Amino acid sequence: MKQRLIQFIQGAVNACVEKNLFEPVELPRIEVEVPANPEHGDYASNAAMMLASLARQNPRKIAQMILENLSDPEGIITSTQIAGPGFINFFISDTLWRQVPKNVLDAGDQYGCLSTGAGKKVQVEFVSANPTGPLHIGHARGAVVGDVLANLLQRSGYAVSREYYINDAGNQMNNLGISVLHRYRECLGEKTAFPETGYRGDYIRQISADIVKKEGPRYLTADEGQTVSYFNAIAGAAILEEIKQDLKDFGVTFDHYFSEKQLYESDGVTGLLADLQKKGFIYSDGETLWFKTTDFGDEKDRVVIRKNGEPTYFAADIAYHKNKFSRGFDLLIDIWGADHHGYMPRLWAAIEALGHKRDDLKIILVQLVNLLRAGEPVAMSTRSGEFVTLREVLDEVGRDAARYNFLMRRSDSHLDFDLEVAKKQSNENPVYYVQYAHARICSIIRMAAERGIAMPEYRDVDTDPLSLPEEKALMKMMARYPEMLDGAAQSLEVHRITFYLNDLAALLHSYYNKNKVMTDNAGLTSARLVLVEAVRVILANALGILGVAAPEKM
RNA sequence: GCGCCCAUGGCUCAGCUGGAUAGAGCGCCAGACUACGAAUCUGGAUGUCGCAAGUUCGAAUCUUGCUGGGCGCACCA
Repeated sequence: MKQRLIQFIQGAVNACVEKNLFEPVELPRIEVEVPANPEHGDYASNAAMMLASLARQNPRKIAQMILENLSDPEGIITSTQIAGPGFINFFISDTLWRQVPKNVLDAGDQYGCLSTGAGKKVQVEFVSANPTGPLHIGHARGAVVGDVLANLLQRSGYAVSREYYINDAGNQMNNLGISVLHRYRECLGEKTAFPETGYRGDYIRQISADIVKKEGPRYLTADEGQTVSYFNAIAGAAILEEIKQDLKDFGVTFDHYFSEKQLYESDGVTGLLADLQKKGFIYSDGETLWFKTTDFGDEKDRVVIRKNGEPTYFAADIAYHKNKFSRGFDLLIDIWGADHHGYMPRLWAAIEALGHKRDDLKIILVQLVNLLRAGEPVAMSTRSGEFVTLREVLDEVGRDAARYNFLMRRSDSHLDFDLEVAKKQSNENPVYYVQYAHARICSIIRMAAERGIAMPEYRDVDTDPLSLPEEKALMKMMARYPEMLDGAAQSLEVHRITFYLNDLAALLHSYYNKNKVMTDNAGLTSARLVLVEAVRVILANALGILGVAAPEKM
């Protein structure tokens, strides 16, 4: 709808230019939006005001000219007005709104699927926690945001691939191996001084005990270096399996798991560095290799090969992103914890050095989660082993409530997650508000069937009886659904879906409380059944994108 | 010290990429089930959009400077 109006306006402006009513100007981006105040029409545009300064004419006069040259062949506009400084307000024919429920049902679960993505290949990389311990609540937010964003982009016509980068190389993994070795020795009765930087969670003991059971005490005397790397491989694999299972139960799955270790083994790192050195992006100070990230706006150059000869995480990350591009993705999206924001200029520098545009990589920062229980903060620390795991949250509050709670705010704003509130099945918990709207509609349809009123074939139903303001409000809201999805996809802001759902559910609940769907009038009843069924389809559709269930009963 | 992010009713947050009278939820007050599900609805009170300038037809939104909070500033990941 919005698009059609934009086209109308563009046509009118072109017509004006042809008639030399005003200077041929570069057409600014025309905005059409839904005014807050319904008296200002169903849609309003600021086109005249945008043109005013360029064409050096009075905006109201321009608005007048636009309207005079506006062609509306199908007659969807019932009236227009010029208001305020030069807004053009459009009133759309009610018969058009009354087609909306049918349009929704025509498209079914495809309603709102767009083609903006035009098949472009997008990769979303998220979670990517190193396998040194189970996922905790902090990872959960990034997991949901990434998953939902991937769903959304898929809906918008992108070819989406979800990837988990396994940081299975480097110090942290070494640390893991050492931690396992200590617990292994303890398990066999030796006294050890557990290292400061070790991982203290109980899961380490479990892994060590398993090794003892399977392989006995032979590693007490084996070469320590080899044992540590063997242990961290075993532990890493075991923990990764657990992570995958937790994510699966959380409704998050990946198309690819990409191993950092394999990046090294396939020589993806050193070869690339040599290449970049030839191009002059990398220099040596005799002991270490530096990447000239300052050439691309970073505040200082960054080390890629350490004094001890080992590549840094950054070096591997350059290779990783090069690898991503080489797989043919048109757009990369990385989802990071907000505490990594300082890393962005470095990676962008690398992207540009690799010959890509900075915009080819979008980085979404997800703020850390403040975990609370009944208002009291819960301490979190991976190393000490004191943390609330994703598994525990799933068991305690459930998947739907957990996911929905993470989607209620912009991802770059702080989020308080209160376990007590999230598990309450009450009005403090917005997920039920939306699910209830869905269940309620299902209940109406069930009840109708019991009374012998089958869900009518919507194509045969006359929706003209839908004349109440609340009905129009519902239909207008439904017409906005594709526009909302498009905005969310373009801005990569998944929380918009949650807010939309809340608004739609509110209209439905309000309508329900005021009006009966089933009336004495068969025609009206049919029309209303079609209306609420269309609402149900959108609720289910949007909840599907969020990965939250749309229950028929609660 | 430098950099990034945030600041909107008592609380938690939206605000559609600069639009018309700034909105929800929670909490508070008063109401609605002989009705398709009260996990719902209806009505009411609450604002110097942190402060101060600037940009223009128009600013919560963009610029700059302050104030206050979070996070970064590794040859960790």
